[in-house]
Amino acid sequence: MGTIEQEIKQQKKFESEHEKAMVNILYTSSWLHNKNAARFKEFDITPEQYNVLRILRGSHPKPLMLGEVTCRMLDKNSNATRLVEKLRLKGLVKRELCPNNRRQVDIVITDKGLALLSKIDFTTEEWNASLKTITKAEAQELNRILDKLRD
Amino acid sequence: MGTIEQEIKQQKKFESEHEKAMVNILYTSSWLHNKNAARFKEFDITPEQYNVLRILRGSHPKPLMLGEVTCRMLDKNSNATRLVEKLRLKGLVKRELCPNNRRQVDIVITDKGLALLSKIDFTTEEWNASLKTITKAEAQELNRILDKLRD
DNA sequence: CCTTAATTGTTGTATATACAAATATTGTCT
DNA sequence: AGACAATATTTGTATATACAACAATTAAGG
Repeated sequence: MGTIEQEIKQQKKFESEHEKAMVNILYTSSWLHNKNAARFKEFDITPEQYNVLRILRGSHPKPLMLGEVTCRMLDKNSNATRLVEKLRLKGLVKRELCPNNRRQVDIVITDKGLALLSKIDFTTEEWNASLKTITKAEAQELNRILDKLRD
Repeated sequence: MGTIEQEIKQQKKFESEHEKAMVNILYTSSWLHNKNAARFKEFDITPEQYNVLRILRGSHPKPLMLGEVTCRMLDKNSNATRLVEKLRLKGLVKRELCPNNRRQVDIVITDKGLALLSKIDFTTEEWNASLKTITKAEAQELNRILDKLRD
């Protein structure tokens, strides 16, 4: 582990701090995603499926329609229909056709889904500890700069 | 655009700045990736293919074997064999079996590949301008914190 | 030499992303 | 009511990721 230049064995200097920051965000995101995938593997779900479950727990017991799940997802272009279907096959969510609007499909997390999230919650402490290489102040600064970047 | 909470319509507060930072990195990375994809679309390549071309230009005219391409890629788990094959079909790279080691495949960027990168370089100014919502000092701070996070 | 281990790359399968087209339903306007 | 637009979701296709199994070649040790 080290600077981003070392990680990707870059010979030349980056042209600017801004370009370096872009590469650094993409690289760090991939690194985080891989760590998350390893974390969820024993529970037989992917980071993306975990994200959907978290969204549904956030609104539980109120159901969310597919479109509402989509716009809360980290990756907006992803396809909620197919992710939800995978979760449904595992019994972690329910799909219900909405009676007042038959275009709409309501999605609810099941008890089994809630129980799985509870189990995962127990591993969160260890996970958080692994992010403690940066201080709380640095995390705040990181959040401020990332929000500003997307402005 | 706004804070990460607004973006993903999160009702509850994050449990910690660290957890929020993790979500923020993943979300911002997806945002950047989408912007990049749009930028490269007119040139008919994906961000991942662009990354491989950049790596090969970095070592040009010296060829790189597949393993060297892989370890320089932003996403290490990706599959360089198939990415390189797509680029080869477009005539942007060449594959050559290495005579002294027949396990090894040398990859070189072609003149056509170099020409494409040159064309894309012309759009880089506009691209960099779009990242200027943060200052150079903020970009440096961002790089420092991300490097520290992965330590 | 011959066997075994290490290196390098390819292929198969499941998952997810990106985008566009298709389908069904509801709302609106005249 | 009928035409047309808007909404909500599904489906198809191409791309990329994740991981494991496989094959070919080279290196190493007895």
